Amino acid sequence: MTSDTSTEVQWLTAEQQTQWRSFRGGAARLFAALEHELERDTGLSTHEYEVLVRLSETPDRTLRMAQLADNLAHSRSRLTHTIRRMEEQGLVSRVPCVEDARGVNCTMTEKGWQVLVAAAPSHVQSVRDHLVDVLTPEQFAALGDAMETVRLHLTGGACHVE
Amino acid sequence: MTSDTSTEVQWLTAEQQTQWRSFRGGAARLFAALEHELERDTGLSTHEYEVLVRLSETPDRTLRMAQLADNLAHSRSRLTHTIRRMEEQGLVSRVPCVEDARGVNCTMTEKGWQVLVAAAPSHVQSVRDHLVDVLTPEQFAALGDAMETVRLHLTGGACHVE
DNA sequence: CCGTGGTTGTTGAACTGTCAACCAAACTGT
DNA sequence: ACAGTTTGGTTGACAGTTCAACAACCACGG
Repeated sequence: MTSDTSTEVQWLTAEQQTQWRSFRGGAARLFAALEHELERDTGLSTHEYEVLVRLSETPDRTLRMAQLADNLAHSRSRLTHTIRRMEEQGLVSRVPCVEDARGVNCTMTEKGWQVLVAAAPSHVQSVRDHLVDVLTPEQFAALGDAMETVRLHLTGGACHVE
Repeated sequence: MTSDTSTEVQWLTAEQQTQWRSFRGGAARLFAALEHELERDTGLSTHEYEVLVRLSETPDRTLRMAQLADNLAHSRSRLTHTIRRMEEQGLVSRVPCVEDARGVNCTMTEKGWQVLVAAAPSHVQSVRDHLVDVLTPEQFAALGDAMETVRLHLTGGACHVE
């Protein structure tokens, strides 16, 4: 779309549009490449990988479903489906929560841990190859800062990432 | 594979990890928000919107399926499905290509044009609200530059247009 | 010509994510 | 104590994506 001075819409400048497209296109291709390489090398999707990462960072490798969903910015139902599939693969297990009988605790199994440990080096290398090592440290830091600002703004600053 | 001084994995520093997570999390939430708002306000998915944008930028509002797929970084089959659905909605039409009997030209209909014109202001505003106006011009420019570098690296510098 | 190989685009099955409906348990106020 | 509301999580139907197989066509070298 080209800018149109006859409307009240505040269009993007040509420069902003180029930058926006670079961002969208670059991010889409980057995430697609990472997804593809992780799947190829380890059989995990990035979503499954992220689930394992989050669980691995808690003392008892356990999280409530809702916390996991919030952390990953996934819908509850999406997480339910994902966890069910991962449970079938033996990567995680679900146990009812004692303190809150509505709740469900999701725990990483030993197999899940081993799968994560085996997958991590390859994935980290992918992130390096396609993102971190392609940019200067300053560029990469700017990327992180900017997107953190975006995230805080989107979540009303109320999101704690743990 | 990069040449490494040892067989050990080169992990990300704590700082890099934070930045990477901010980037991934922020981008995921941003794209999800834009998708949701576009769908809510116009009934279009971002993929359909992008198809219409690309078509609108050619002189005759027409592109070959393969060019469209490359432009959007979508698989051929994905594009075929998307275009079939859009054709059912009357947004685009497909006609066999004269120069190359294998090919198919995808053209925007008048309805498609009107839908795009009606959708664009709302979408641009969303992009402003959640991204452009949240950052300084320098931050936003840095984002675009960095992701353009990433994109060029991923596509071997062989990707044109945009 | 013919055959081989590469390109273009489509198809259908399997998989993944979305959405709305739903149940059960926990809180809330009277 | 108890109806009404909120929260945690699941389910099933539906929509969109992926993947492999396929058909049709071009291009090029015998």
